[in-house]
Amino acid sequence: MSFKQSGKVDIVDVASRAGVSISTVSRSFNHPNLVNLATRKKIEKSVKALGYIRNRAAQAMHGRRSGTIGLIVPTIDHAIFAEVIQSFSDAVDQAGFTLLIASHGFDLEREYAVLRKFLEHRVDGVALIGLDHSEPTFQLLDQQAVPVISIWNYEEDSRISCVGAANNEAGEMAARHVLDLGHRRIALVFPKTVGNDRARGRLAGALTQLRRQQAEPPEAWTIQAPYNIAEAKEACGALFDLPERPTALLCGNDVIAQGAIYAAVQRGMQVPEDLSVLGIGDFKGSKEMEPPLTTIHFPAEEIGGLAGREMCGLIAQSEGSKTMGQLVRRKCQISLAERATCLPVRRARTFDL
Amino acid sequence: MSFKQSGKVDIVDVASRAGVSISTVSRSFNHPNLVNLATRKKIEKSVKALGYIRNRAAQAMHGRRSGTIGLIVPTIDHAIFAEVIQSFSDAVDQAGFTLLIASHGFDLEREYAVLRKFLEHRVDGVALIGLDHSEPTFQLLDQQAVPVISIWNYEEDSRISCVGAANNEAGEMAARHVLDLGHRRIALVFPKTVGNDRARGRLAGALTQLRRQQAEPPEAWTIQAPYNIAEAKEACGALFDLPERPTALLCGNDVIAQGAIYAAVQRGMQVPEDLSVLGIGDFKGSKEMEPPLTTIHFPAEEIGGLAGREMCGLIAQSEGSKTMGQLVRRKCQISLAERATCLPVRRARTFDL
DNA sequence: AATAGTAATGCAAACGTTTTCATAAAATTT
DNA sequence: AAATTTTATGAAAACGTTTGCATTACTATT
Repeated sequence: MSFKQSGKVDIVDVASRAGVSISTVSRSFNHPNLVNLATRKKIEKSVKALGYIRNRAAQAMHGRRSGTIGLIVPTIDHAIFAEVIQSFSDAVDQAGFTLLIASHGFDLEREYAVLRKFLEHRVDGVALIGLDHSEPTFQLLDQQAVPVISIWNYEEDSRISCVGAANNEAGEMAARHVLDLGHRRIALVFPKTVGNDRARGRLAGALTQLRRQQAEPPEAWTIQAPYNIAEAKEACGALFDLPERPTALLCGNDVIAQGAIYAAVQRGMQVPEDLSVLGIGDFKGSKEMEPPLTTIHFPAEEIGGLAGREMCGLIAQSEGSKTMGQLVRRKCQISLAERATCLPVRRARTFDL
Repeated sequence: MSFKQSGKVDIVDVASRAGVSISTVSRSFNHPNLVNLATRKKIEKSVKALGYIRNRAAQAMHGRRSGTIGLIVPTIDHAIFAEVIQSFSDAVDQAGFTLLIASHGFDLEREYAVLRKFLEHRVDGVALIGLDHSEPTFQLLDQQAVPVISIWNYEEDSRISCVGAANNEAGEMAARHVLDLGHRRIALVFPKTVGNDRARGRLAGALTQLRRQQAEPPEAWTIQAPYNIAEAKEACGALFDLPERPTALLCGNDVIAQGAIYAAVQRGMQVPEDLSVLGIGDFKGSKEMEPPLTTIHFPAEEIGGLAGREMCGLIAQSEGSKTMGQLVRRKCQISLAERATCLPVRRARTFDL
């Protein structure tokens, strides 16, 4: 019956088949109430028959929004980012936006390049992970006056809008917990902090709290481990082989904590009896570990969802006034997830010191 | 110095500032060799000063490709999809494409809706996960004649191009391995198979192999578990509490295997001494588990990367001829990752039977 | 020196929409 | 029945590009 001409159906075809002008067709999509019901039906039928699909690129040319939001992440393949991406995606999806995603592999220059590409596509807004970005990136954002939001970290004096948690508080909270349990011999295993504001904040927070209570660990007990179970296991193993063992271990994230526990088990240590281990992040699976990991819970889903909604808000707002609105900053609460890898320090050990 | 008029810089502004026509500006981007070096420099300077960014929406209107590829996944927040998405993203990125991503939460109607949305954006190609899709989805794809590829599953008679592994082979391979180790008392724990072609294929393959060797498990030993460590742990726990215990457990995926091991440990069983456990998938972290999980390795990264490259190829090919090219089908090899959760069956047990 | 190329540029049409304005027809008010 | 308002539609300009064709100014060939 219908033409089935491959793909190239446009509004003109629809109009002529329906016997109306293209204005009427366009209107029936954008302001249906302005067109007669009967006409609308005719048009609809024509659309169906022809398999017409609107061309957003053409719409976007009319100052209309492109209906897309760009999300730039360091990597997609990472439990925590995947969760945040998912909830962000759901939130903007619900508002009718389409998500453009790109990853830069922790390379700030690639981040800039991706941002440019997104801007070429005239995204209505941009979301970035974290607050560490290159100067050109900030300038480009500024110059193009595109609504932008940073996800994951909260900072009260952030240069751009942000939705996230305060990493230093996470570090403090972690330290306070083991201190409260009576531990004094506390070791720290964190990822490299250069170019990683998350790790940096957490470590700083932990250290601050530890110092405050005169429990700063000796240098040998402050070690680095990458984001990787196997390597973390190895690094922690080396720590445990030192003549003096800590009674508690503060880990920069749950992956490291997992590695630490494996290393401990390997050496016949009992967790938490011989060693308390505390993670940060509460990754998927941490709750199901054996023993379930005590950690600082980051509400990834809440952060992603909230960020998505704030992003849409920012866009709606920029709609009206051409001037950039106020920055928005939202702090999401972290919390201690007390599970099974921390125990009060044993008396004997304490007196050992 | 420069105008800094927020955002609205177009090719006309660039041209007038550089003192040339817009054609020349456009050409200097698209066919730089056709424009004089000096002119090009002038234009470049003007672009910089004005902060001009090309508008792809406008380009796309000229029959030019939009430069975007749409990827539709059930969910992003899932170890295995995240990995595949990442490598697919990297591959198409390298070819200069921008990725549109959306998830449908395993709802085939939403998948259709997302596909429509992507088509409105005039994506140059579409990638889907798996081969189970609704009829309207297939028809739309067909009618719009957009290059399409399915990721993850391989089937020799697939309706659309596909790059992936054969799930039934994975099931067969898993079954063969425990059979080779001498096990006869084998239990199966798989996810629900309705609307999940992956699980269906795996289970079918395993069952086929088991039957072939007269080792089909009794009904009580064929149980269902969702994709979730905690619930899998519970389901397997119930299995272990049965009067008769199997000597080997075939799990539909690594997450279930993980849960199974926890359930076993909880009951004082030793893995692999008392129970061999085999996963499927080789998720990130499976290698680092304690004990490291024996599983069927799916080359997620290879699949994603290959799919990305094939996608680009399909697009390039559709460029020339308006007729749909041949389907491409690529099978990626799975392999047995022998680690520490399987052991040959103990003599005593075998004679027990 | 005339001719034919070649290189560099501009003009204007085209792409597929939305929207402003104008107009015609119908419904409502006087 | 005339005047006014409302409803429904169409014509055409606009959006920001690319590109075919035309034009001009050189450069190389006879």
